[in-house]
Order: sequence, then C-alpha cells, then structure tokens
Amino acid sequence: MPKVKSKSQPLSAVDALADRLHSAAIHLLRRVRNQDTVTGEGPARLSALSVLVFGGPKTLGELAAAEQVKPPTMSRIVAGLRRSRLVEITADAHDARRKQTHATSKGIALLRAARKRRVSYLADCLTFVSKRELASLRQALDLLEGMWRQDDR
Amino acid sequence: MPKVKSKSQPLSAVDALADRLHSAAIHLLRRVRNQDTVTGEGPARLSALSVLVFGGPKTLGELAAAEQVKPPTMSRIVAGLRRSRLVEITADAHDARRKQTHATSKGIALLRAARKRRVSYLADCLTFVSKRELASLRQALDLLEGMWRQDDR
DNA sequence: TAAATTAGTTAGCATAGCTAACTATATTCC
DNA sequence: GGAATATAGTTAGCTATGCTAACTAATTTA
Repeated sequence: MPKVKSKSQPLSAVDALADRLHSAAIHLLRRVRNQDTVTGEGPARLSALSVLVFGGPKTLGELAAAEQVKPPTMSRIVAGLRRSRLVEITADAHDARRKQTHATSKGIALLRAARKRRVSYLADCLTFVSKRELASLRQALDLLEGMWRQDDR
Repeated sequence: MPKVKSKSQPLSAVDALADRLHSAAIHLLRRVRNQDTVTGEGPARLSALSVLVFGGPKTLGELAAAEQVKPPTMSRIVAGLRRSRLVEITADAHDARRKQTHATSKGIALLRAARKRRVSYLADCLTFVSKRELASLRQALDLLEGMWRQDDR
C-alpha cells in the first residue's frame, strides 16, 4: 500500500497511464494464459511454482506473501501442485507448524517448458520491435519491480 | 497468435524479459484488485465495463472478442453487470440475434470512481518516479498496445 | 502453566475461465 | 419458397482462484 496520500491534482496524464497499465496487464495475461493452458496448470499455480523454482523452498506463509494472496488461497494452490507432483512438502526442522514447499524435478521441468512456450510467444510478438523499444520495456519493468518492492515495505 | 515462427536462438535476454513481463502483469493485477474490491465488482466485469464506457455500445460477441474471452464467459459477465444496473441491453435494429450492451450512467460513474482509486494508488506508487522513467513506461505501453493490435489481425 | 499468538487447514461462498449442447434468427442454395 | 447451414447468444456443468470465518496444532509470552 502506498505510504503517501495522493494529491487531488488534475493528474490526467498519470490517470491515463494507470488505465493503460491496468489494461495492458489484463490483456497480456489473457494472451499468455492461452499459451499456458497446455501445461494443465492454471496461472496461480504456475506463478507460485515459479517462485519456488527461482526463489528456492518457501513456507506456505512466505509463498502467500510473495504472491499477494491469503493463506487459504495459497494452501489450495499448493495442494493442487502437490496432487500434480510438481512440489513436495516437508516438515520444518525448527517449527512444527511450518511446512516447507519445494519444487520437484517434474515441477522444474514443467515450469521450464511453460516458460519456453511463453517466451516463444512473446519473442514472436517482439520480432519486429527495435532494440530501443526493448530497452524502454526493460526500464519500465525495472521501474515496476522497484515499485512492488517499495510497496511491500 | 504470432504469425512468425520463433528462431531457436539462445534468447536468454528475451527469455528473462518475457518472464518479467508476465510476473509484473500478475503482480500489478493482484495489487490493483485490492483497490477495486470496494466497487463490489470483479476485474473481468470492470474491464468489460471499461470497454463499454470508452468504446461505446457493443454486442456480446464484440465484447468477448475485445476481452479475449469466449461468448459464454462474456454472457455471464454482462449478466452480472446488468444485475448491478451498470449496463443495459437493447435489441439490435438489424439482427434480432444480436444484443447491444450499453453502460448506464451508474456504470459510467462506478467506472470513473474505480479509475480514480486505481490512479490514486498508482500515483502514490509513482510519486518518486522520475519523468524519464515515466516516459519509458509510456513507451513500453505503446509497444505492448501495438503488439496486441498486430496480434489481433 | 495458562493465555495469547502464529501457521496452516477446512468449509463455504463468489467470480471467472472453459466446453458441450441448446434455442433462435439469418443466410444460402436448390 | 423452403430446407440446409451458419451465426449469436444462453444454459448447464466442470475447474480454478479469490475471499472470510472458524477451526486445529504448535509456539511464545506472561
């Protein structure tokens, strides 16, 4: 959540930017979802799995926080991943309440395949995009990722 | 869908970009969703409503195509919006199978309020972001929007 | 050791995606 | 003109993903 109250200035430029960001996110996910359906796993599961693959084992609570989702939601996501043998759950050595979730090799392989498919799709989309535009996309992502990090603190 | 088969080049830079784009979209929507919950309408409904508010009346099929969703899904989204009196449905003059969907003034007001909330949130997030970074964000959005348009053809 | 906190699950609800199968209207073709 | 086909939308029923409330079990605190 933002720490600073917004001014009630005109803001129409930021206004438009906010709408466009929102809309772009919605449409990107709709398109990518079509690529991901072949994995047999939904977007929430793939996203959680990716956190585990790239960030290492996590407790359920950590995963929920990383994914900005409530614990019961993550509980079900993890249960689904487990049913598909994409993750394994082990007891925490220091706290019997906690459960560590790890990606299995099957999970890692599936994520890599999904990623490849996504990348093919986006690479095709980006075929005729100039280096300069790619650079601005990269900058925009730096900006957004920094924003999330600041927001989480 | 992309028209051009992707090369099987190393691509690790585009690879990372694709993952980051995907992840950024997921996290943006999760955060914005929290702002939008107060409207009492879900993201799919707000997005469809926004198409109607900014793009004018549409048939169900047009809306489904605009939102990259199948007709039964849009049928239910529109039904929900109608229950909440945010849209109205009228018969098409030329084709009795078609139904035109319009935003009501209540729908327009609700969308404007939701937009304001989103903008406050993002404006707060963007408070300390430089003009140069905002410009690259704008460029990235131009790029993505162009990509969707090309993809639809 | 009793009380409070924390981690996770279960139950139950709503939204939102899909396919398959249906109704009703338009269009095409003989 | 009328039968066959195509198109627009709905209904039914499945899954996934969000939530809150209420629960169990374990840990920490008082």
